[in-house]
Amino acid sequence: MVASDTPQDRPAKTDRYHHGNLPDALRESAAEVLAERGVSGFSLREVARRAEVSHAAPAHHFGDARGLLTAVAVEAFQHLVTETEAAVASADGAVDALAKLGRAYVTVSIEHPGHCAVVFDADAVDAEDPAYAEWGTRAFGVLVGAIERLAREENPDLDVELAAFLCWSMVQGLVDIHGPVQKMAAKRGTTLSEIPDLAESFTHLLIAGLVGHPPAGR
Amino acid sequence: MVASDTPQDRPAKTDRYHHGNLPDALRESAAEVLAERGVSGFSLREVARRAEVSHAAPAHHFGDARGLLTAVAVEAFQHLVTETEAAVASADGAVDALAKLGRAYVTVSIEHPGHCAVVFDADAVDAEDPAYAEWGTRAFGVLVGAIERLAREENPDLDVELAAFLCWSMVQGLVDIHGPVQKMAAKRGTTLSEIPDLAESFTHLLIAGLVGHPPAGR
DNA sequence: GATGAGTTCTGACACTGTCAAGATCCTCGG
DNA sequence: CCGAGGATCTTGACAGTGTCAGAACTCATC
Repeated sequence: MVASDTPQDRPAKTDRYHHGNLPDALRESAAEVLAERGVSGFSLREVARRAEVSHAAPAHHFGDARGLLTAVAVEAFQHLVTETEAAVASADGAVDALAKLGRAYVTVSIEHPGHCAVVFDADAVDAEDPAYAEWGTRAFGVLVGAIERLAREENPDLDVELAAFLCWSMVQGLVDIHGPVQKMAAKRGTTLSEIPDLAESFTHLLIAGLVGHPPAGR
Repeated sequence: MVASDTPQDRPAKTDRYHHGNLPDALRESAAEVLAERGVSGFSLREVARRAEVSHAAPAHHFGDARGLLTAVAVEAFQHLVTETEAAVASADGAVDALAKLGRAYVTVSIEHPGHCAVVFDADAVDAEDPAYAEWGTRAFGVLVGAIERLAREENPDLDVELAAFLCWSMVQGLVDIHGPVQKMAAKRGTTLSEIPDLAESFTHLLIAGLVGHPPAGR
């Protein structure tokens, strides 16, 4: 309603037949709806309403609901790439880079809940979409790069792909389950830290294992 | 269609007004639908259809769709508790217990895709539901027990709750993202192992970090 | 200025979740 | 035996949804 762009910006957006930039507006509204109502409360028509456009308009740009959600997921990957690259670049050494990367990942997830609610939702998103695959691989690449650096600096025997997958699982799992688990921990009488701090703790704990020592016990 | 219970079992289930055990039948059908169509393709009416019952029947037992999905999630936790407890009991030492636990967790997730698709889906399930909290905490408890054992045997300084949370994040993240990540790895020219094997590899890598050594390099 | 491609709208359809009201069945006290 | 009451299930209705076909509008280009 009191939408993102002020009516003055573009001359009377509402009485122009052409929207100007519908795809972007739809992606934005979609992320908004997802953040407020979750994927199960998502509605194409609600998105169209917020973009002040008819209910069938989105179809022309995104095909169907799946298409729009996939576009949102792609945007999420893009944010992820931007932020994690910046985190890695600002880091001091491989270990610090991974810690900062983990923190950046969960921070993006928290700050863009609408986008990230949908990234790995297999049945809401079309994983075959080229842009999805492209940007997903790119995001994965940033992580792989950071792990390669760790391997170079600390442990050349490290299985890089495996370690990268492990890291990603860890942080994604963290943002997925932290809500319920916080409650379970509370029920058991303990409280846990903030998510970004947890991500960093997790990373450091994990790195000790990744860096390894003479393939010790077992 | 060729449903679970043969028509002979109970005398002509279909022409009896009372179903006999509708709640169970609904939970079962719901898990079926979830496994086939995912949470976004889930439909209360489809569930009712498979249980050969009118579209409003589920409401009487579960309130609304959220209620039924929550019941399915509770069942998932129950499976999880059963299987992980068995895994831990059959293990030889704390390290082996954790490895088996991780493997059991992902195995349950794979073998009950309908149930587990919904366990941590915050906006499809009512996390305040007492049974959900109860059984979730119980499942968490099994994991905490295994970590406590590790702490006792290997590293008394371990932060147990934190480590348990980390483990759970890791395996849950693994089952969540393995589909897309497999594709990304393939796009990069590598292939990854089967999920249960991955879970065990992950666990062993992690344990090295948990067990720790003099907080080594940096 | 007409043509045609690119956008957006209107209207319709089948499907969904939820609610209210009614029908059916079982139990249990008389 | 039976009939009242509660549990269970059905029917019917409502607003909301995604998708599709076809029409309406806009704009650039010839």
